[in-house]
Amino acid sequence: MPELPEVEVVRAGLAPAVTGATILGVEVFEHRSLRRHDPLAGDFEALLDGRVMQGPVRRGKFLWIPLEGAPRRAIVAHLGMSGQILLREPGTAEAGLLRIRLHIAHPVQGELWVHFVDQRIFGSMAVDALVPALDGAPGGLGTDEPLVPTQVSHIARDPLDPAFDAGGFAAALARKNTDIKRALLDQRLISGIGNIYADEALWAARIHYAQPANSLSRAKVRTLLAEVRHVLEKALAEGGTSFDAQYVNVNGASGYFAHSLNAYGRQGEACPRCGTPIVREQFMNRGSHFCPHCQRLRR
DNA sequence: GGAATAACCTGGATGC
DNA sequence: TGCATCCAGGTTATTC
Repeated sequence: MPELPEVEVVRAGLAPAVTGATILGVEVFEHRSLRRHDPLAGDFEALLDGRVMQGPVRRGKFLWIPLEGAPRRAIVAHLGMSGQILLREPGTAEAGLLRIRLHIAHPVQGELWVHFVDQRIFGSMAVDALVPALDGAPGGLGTDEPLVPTQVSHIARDPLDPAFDAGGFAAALARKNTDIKRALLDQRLISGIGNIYADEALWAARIHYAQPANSLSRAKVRTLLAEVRHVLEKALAEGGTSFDAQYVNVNGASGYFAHSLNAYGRQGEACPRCGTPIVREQFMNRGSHFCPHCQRLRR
């Protein structure tokens, strides 16, 4: 499932191919993939035709490509659970479930197809207006402009963003009367973390997923944040987590971080720290993996 | 206003 | 073999 490291791999892979490229044409094969596009802003294809793209930007799991010229707009993409953005030579047949195709021309790379492939249609693309970031800092990784798409403006900065407010995050947790994992998955508090990395960071910090967020000490919050950053950076260095064909980079290659997981997907296997079997429980309509010995619920 | 839950969505795995 | 059911989970709308 694409979380921050997987989306960052895609952003970095797209950058050299789309920055400065002109959009020659757009084909939409599945209109449900435009669920986040506001038709009142204009027709998706017409808004993109002939426009020149700038370098792609990422905040959390959201990716956007600013367009040159006025009014300031961007192509916004979210990969959902199964979305992929692939670079293809024109004429290449797409084996997956192709939803949207951009035909682009880059001054150096030449003509390319940018494919948005999405099996479950939880992901989407849209053209959205760029608005000032509330804190005045660059909108995300990949830009110096303090601008974000409208639909990303409510999303918190991710923990790898230099402008991430660690103090503000700790203060928000102290006010949260909810489970810590629910808080970690709340993209309005901290972005980029999904089910996999939430389980991994909680395991590393020795915190039970259902521990009330406002019961954590400041020191424990610092530890948790450090582990969140560590697991995200490690996953990024290994190219992201791939369990199957649902996550690949822009060239279609898988990442290797699945081999480094300590808790997620390892129910029944020995905890790498103490040997106690990892347990999987239902939480928020998804699986939570934890070590019942290392991660005890403290009331 | 904050927190919890349901709904969206489809291919693969499983059970009968 | 074929059909029905369950499962995965990010985001948002709805409900409490």
